[in-house]
Amino acid sequence: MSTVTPPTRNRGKRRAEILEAAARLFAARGFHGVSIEDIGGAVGISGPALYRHFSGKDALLSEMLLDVSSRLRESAVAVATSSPGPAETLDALLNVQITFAIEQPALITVHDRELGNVPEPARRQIRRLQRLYVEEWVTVLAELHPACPAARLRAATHAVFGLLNSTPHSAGELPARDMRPLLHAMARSAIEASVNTR
Amino acid sequence: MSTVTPPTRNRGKRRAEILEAAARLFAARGFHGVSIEDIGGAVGISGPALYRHFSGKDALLSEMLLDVSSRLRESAVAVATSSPGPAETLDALLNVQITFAIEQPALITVHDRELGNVPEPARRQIRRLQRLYVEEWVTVLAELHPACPAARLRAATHAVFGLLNSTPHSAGELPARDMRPLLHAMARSAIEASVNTR
DNA sequence: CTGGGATGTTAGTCACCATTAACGTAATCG
DNA sequence: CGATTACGTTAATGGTGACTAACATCCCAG
Repeated sequence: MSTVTPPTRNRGKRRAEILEAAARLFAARGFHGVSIEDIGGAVGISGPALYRHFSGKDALLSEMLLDVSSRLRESAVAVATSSPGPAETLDALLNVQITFAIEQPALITVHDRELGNVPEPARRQIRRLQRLYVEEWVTVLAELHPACPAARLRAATHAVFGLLNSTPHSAGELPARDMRPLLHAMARSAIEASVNTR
Repeated sequence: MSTVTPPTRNRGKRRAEILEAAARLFAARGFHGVSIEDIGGAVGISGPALYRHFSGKDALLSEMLLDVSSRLRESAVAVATSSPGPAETLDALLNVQITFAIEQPALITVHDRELGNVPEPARRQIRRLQRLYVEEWVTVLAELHPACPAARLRAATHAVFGLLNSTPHSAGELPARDMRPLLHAMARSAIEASVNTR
């Protein structure tokens, strides 16, 4: 009818491939430390061919971060609305973040390092999504611990993100099979402590 | 006799001033996102004047990271040799890292992001110091929990660093007076969980 | 067929940037 | 007093890198 099969599917494939390679490179050397040539080379095309898929280097980064933020936020909302209670929601949120951190270390790394290099139209939107994601956590924590001030819960949430996102640093120390429960236990315990200490 | 007052003191002052400004800029925009002009401008001199104090941009970064790694490592050693027992050592190590994270967020940020941009002579040395610092933690944890495999302790240590170094992200959420005990409690609890979970 | 869109390629172009050169100015020291 | 030293300044210079132009292919639709 309207959209034919090969154009639609191929376009998407290539774009995804580029985004993935770029994420790996950005995580390793930083946005400005990677050239268009580098990214093209990583997917077997060379240099300016990227402009057939993205309007520029900035747009590539914007789309990357926008995509990550949306996916995290959507997962959080899905989990929050489908869980029977706050305790289960927190558990599910932990699993979402842990899965993401273990399976997409490069994206997680870029996500919390490179916001400063995103140009202004997109930056605001990414910030908004990140804020909504944090608030999803804070809301659940507030349900579980109504006496704890929100600012404290927010700080604790950021600390837990730092803990979970440490995976890229300890890559190779432990297999994912062991890393996953370890992170879960540490994060859960850290959260408990954050609301219990007077 | 040998070193005169103004030269020694002034040289040091300017260098320190430059290092601090550069750390702030590197943390915000990444090593390659900051120009020599930017750094000079931030301390009131302009551009190539930097070469009176550092042999180049790379050397500036090298010195910055070398300095941070040494200071952390030295503090850890000092604390480990002067504490009565492993429990007190762990406590003191936590305080060292928390103080650093709260008082020097830019340095901490650069320290764990920009190692990849340090040229080879210095890189090895920085890595060495970082490794020694981690081992200081692992040694203490191993004394407290001899049954726990070292790989697990290492992974837990990295996770705790991630937790403590989250300060730059939650800047402003909470005053340092509250942040400090919060981080301490969360980290301590996370460590407990890391060795208790089977 | 055939014309056009999707996708690449290779040669500019233009800006930016690290680094060096050439050149002042104060203050210190002998 | 000189003269060296510490510190800056403003012009090159040379390289790199993002982006554009001009020019193929391939493949499908009409």
